Amino acid sequence: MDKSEANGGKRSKTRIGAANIDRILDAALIEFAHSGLRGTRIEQVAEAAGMSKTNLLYYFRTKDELYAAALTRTLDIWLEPLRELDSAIGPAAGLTAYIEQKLDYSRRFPEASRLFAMEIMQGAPHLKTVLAGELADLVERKTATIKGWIAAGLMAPVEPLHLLFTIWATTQHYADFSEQIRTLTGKDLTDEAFFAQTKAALVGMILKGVLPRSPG
Amino acid sequence: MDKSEANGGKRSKTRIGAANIDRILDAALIEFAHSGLRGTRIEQVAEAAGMSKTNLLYYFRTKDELYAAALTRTLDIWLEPLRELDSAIGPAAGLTAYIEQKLDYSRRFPEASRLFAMEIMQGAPHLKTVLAGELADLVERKTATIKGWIAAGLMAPVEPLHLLFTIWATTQHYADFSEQIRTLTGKDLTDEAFFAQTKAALVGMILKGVLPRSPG
Amino acid sequence: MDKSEANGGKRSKTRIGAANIDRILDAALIEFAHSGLRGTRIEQVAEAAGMSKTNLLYYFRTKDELYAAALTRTLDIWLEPLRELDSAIGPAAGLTAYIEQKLDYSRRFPEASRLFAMEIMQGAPHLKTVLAGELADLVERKTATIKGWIAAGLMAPVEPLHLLFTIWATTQHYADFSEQIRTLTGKDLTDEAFFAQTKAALVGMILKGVLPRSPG
Amino acid sequence: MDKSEANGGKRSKTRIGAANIDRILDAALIEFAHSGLRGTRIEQVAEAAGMSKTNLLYYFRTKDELYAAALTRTLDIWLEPLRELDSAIGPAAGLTAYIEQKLDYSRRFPEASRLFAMEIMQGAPHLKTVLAGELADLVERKTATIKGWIAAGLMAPVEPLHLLFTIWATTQHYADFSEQIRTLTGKDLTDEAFFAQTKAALVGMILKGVLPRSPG
DNA sequence: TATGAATGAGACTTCATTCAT
DNA sequence: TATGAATGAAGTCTCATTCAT
Repeated sequence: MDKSEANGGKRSKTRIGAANIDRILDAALIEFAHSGLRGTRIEQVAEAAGMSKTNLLYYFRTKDELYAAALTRTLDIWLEPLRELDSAIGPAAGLTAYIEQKLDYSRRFPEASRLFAMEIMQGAPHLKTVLAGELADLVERKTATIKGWIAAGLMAPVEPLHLLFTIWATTQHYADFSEQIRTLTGKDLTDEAFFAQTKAALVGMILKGVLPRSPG
Repeated sequence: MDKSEANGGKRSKTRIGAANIDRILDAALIEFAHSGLRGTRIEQVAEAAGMSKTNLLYYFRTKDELYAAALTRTLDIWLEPLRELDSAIGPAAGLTAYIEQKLDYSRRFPEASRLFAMEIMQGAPHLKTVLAGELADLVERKTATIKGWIAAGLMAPVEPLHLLFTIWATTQHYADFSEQIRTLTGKDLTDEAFFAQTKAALVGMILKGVLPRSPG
Repeated sequence: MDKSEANGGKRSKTRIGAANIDRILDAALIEFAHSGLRGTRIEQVAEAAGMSKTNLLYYFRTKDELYAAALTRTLDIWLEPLRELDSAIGPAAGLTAYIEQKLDYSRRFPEASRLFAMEIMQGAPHLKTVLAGELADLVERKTATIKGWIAAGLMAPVEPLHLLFTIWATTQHYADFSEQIRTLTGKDLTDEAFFAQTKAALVGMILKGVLPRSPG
Repeated sequence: MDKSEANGGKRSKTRIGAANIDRILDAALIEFAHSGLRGTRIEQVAEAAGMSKTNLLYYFRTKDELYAAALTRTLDIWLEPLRELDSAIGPAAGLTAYIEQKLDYSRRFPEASRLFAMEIMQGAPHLKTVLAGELADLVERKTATIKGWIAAGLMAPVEPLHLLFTIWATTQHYADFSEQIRTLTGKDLTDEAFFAQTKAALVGMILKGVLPRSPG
């Protein structure tokens, strides 16, 4: 997932153009994630990208176009881990790896996580079709994987979708609600020890639950 | 958590004033949750509350004041379930009740959940002090409860904060990401059966995990 | 010049009404003098008068009506000293008395002076007819007096109007520009010594000039 | 005192920008002087400057910024004559020249005089620091000059500050109260004869007074 | 006489976007 | 590619005034 890929057909014939587009999208992600579509001013993005507003508009003709481009990148980041969920290695290793990777993404791309979250919370106006298409397809394949594991007796008969939702919710929470988490723990995922502790805690809870194993 | 209480010193000397303030705050919650602070127009709230923009501004002098009032209400809703987490009944019943009640709140007040989430994701500019004060205090008391259960051998030695985060994340997810959930399942928490199923799934996963109990 | 007289036919049948009207006009004078017609809010006057905006509007139906009333009072104050300029006592005593009384009015009614000044500076939209009528008549009579003195060889042949303008300008200056004067001298007319000093200085300059008498 | 200088760091990188700023400030001076800060609409200034309101706001982001810029120019105009008061030529010629130049400024920049007056009368909120700094310094130097003349027996022992106030008051009066003056005389300083007559009258009164020279 | 509620006409300001160079 | 200039539509907020009690 190299971020300099997704230049969706933009004006980038020259090297400098491509570089500018990357700088813009980096800035846009941060600003949109922080203030939302309406709350972000184009000038603010331009400033963060180190260029004039007018020049930014040379690359992205409208605010919506810019937002859409930033969002597309975000979605790529969001989908990546799920794609790698592999049926071959079984639920214990497979889910552990998935949780760990999702959490790693929350650490590395917290703004992407937040931008995605805000978009969904506002009714996903720009993402509806992708959710119903690409995401739904992918999810269907992965739930089949999980169902296979259940059928093989490798895990408890949980509803696969709820499992996915739980993994998404918990791992993303550490990016999306980092402010709250920082207030209560004094740490966030950028802290190595806290990251490791969180990883262990989530894997433990989701795989084994919080109640004692031995009866009582 | 009766919503008609929080008239924090507003112009509500008469009955009609208090009623208007309630209508305004109801509308404000919905609109702000949907479009954010910047994205919501005052007129939009006024219309939803069935009054003129100017009349709304008679009660709340600025948009920020209105937003702050709506947010305060939201926070009350958010904190309520946690306050009821009771040490006496033990982890199995206690956590089950807490999860169920949080989920019930997600069903009944999805907009409040979303508004709270958006505020936190933007860095909690209006809520920071409350988070560090009231919330931190409450959380400290409740983590003590959980630690007590662990010390008594009633539950596995999980880090209490991560447990709370997990419960918050999962239950709120069904409100905050309802659009995505609706796209993938065709349902949301307003569907009785789906609500029951979700409740069971979350309680099951968090209490017992997803791996089979008997080493299988 | 008792200020409780000029209630120009206002609703003041009761004692309390008359008292309110006085309080309002006192406040209006101060506020209008400080911020001008447009710059003054009705509520500001009401507050200064210790009543609600709506109640003030019971006495003066519009802002303009209130302004006109305050201005009329002001004009009375302004004209008073000139009326007393007396031909019988000759220029030395007469002009001295006039200057002293004008300066005394600047000390006692600085807001009235300022309100009058602002109104004139903006083109006297509310005062034009009075200026051209009442004031012009009065001025004509007084310039005749001065001309008489000149004809009698009692004073130098100065243009009477310029003399009046000079007296008005200098005496009013100490009220209107009191801020500047306070900055440069640390004092204003409320300081007894400064008042006396100013009086002597003005009388001296206007009557005798600043150059040495004996052919220097 | 060339008015096209004071572009205090504004957006004026191009020639067109500088020209626009000048046109705006010219218009602003007139409008503010006539209607005050609150009473003047931005659109009104824009119209007078021959551009759209939004374009004006491109150069001056707020009304206050525009007002401050106009006021600064005004102050420059106001201070100019005083700077030229010269000790070398003695009181008769020096004061005559000063009075004449002040009066000339009243004729050429009546709006600047009025704007300055209104600002002072409202308590000089935007000018306080400049008055206490630049103006106070300048005044101190000039009063020293006058004191020197008095010590040399070249003029009567008047308090220099009162002399300055008298000159300011009288000369500015013909600009600030021109409406009243026009009502009473039918003329103003734009009338050549009236200007000359006024000049002579003021110089005469201030230098020699109104009482007869011979045996007083 | 007094006040809370309601309104409409403004006025300021922001901001995405277009134009011209 | 880049930027200064210009604009129009929108949105917030103010304030005199009216209504109802």
